[in-house]
Amino acid sequence: MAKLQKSIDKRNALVKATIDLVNNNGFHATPMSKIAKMAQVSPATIYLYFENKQDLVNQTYIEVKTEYTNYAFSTYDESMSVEVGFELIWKRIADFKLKECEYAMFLAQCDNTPMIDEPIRIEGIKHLQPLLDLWSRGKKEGLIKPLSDYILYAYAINPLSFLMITQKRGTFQLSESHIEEAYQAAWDSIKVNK
Amino acid sequence: MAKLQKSIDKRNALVKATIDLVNNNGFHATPMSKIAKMAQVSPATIYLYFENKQDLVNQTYIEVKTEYTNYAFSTYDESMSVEVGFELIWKRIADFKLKECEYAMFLAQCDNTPMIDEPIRIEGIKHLQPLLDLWSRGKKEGLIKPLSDYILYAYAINPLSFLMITQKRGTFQLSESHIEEAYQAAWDSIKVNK
DNA sequence: TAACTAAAAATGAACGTTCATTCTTTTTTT
DNA sequence: AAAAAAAGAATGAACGTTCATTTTTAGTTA
Repeated sequence: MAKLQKSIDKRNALVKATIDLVNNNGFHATPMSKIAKMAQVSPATIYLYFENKQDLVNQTYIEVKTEYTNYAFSTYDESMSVEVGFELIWKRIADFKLKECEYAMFLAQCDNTPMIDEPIRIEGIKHLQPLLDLWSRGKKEGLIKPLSDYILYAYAINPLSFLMITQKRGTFQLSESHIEEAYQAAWDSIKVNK
Repeated sequence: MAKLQKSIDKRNALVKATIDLVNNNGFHATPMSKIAKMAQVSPATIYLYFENKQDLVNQTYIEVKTEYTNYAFSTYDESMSVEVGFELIWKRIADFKLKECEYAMFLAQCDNTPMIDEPIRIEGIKHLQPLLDLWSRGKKEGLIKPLSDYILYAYAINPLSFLMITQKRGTFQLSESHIEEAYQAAWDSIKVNK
């Protein structure tokens, strides 16, 4: 009697191939056959790890989103001041989006198309809670404008996605000093003007 | 001898159907047959107006992008002050993204995936020139931070895309006062702090 | 340790379907 | 009546998925 022990490496290779191909060709031009080939696996093998193509991209999305938020919050704890905490989280996110831009691009594509099942996308949003809590604290302390979380996110975090994409497309080279400028713009947009 | 006079209505119906279906199902789940059905046209007829599917989405993209920028700049002229001009353009863009959100969603999807041919996407960017000129003027006058256009765009304009999408998904209801707050955040992020 | 075995894992080929596109014919226009 | 526009049916290729089979794995026996 053998044990259930499908290779985690193979699963990872499939997820990685999915990200790579979807990034470069889009979901519509990423057939299962190509994913299998890139992962060095038979097409049939994919179905041992995933129910179908939709399940494959759903799981890939959740996995990447989790990696993203884990990275964002791994050096933060709630005892930090609002300013310090925000700068720390913001810079971790910037770091992730620029260094792991394959992951970030994949998320951007998922978040701007109907390729992910809606319940899965909504689940992915929950991971941001620590940031929302930080903002709530900042508003109470009169440091952060009393705006909806969506607006705060739109100005403080989302611009990084745009910059990452232009960077990836080669249109624009982001340097360290640009990161500092971007951070300043982010903070200026949400901080209370004294 | 007949005149070449393909119906502009039919072409428009095809473009509209493309936007609608791509918005709701994604490019990967938008077959020509469905586009034809929604436009009340035979699949073969599409090929009288467009070379192929790629050409159809390319042309749709350019058309929507043109409509977008025309709307954005239609009330602006270069004799305006930087502050007034920026507020005017910004609010026109906000208007467009929220009122014509079918168009705006389609653009967001195109700009975040490889579904549009790269040369076509690049052509679409040129339409923003008046805004870049305004910023250049603002920088010279010391009103706008001396940042790269990409960073300015990321903070001043792009957040509207994020807000439009959350609004469209029903996650968040944007009111008039939110628009005013968002405008303030946009301006705060790019204006020089005195 | 070496041979055996049964279940799990993996495969390549095959299936039925769907797709983009084209072909042939009909309808409309002038 | 002639040419353009439009149509429906047809085509071949490509797709997601499944099937029948082989290979690998790991526990058991000798």
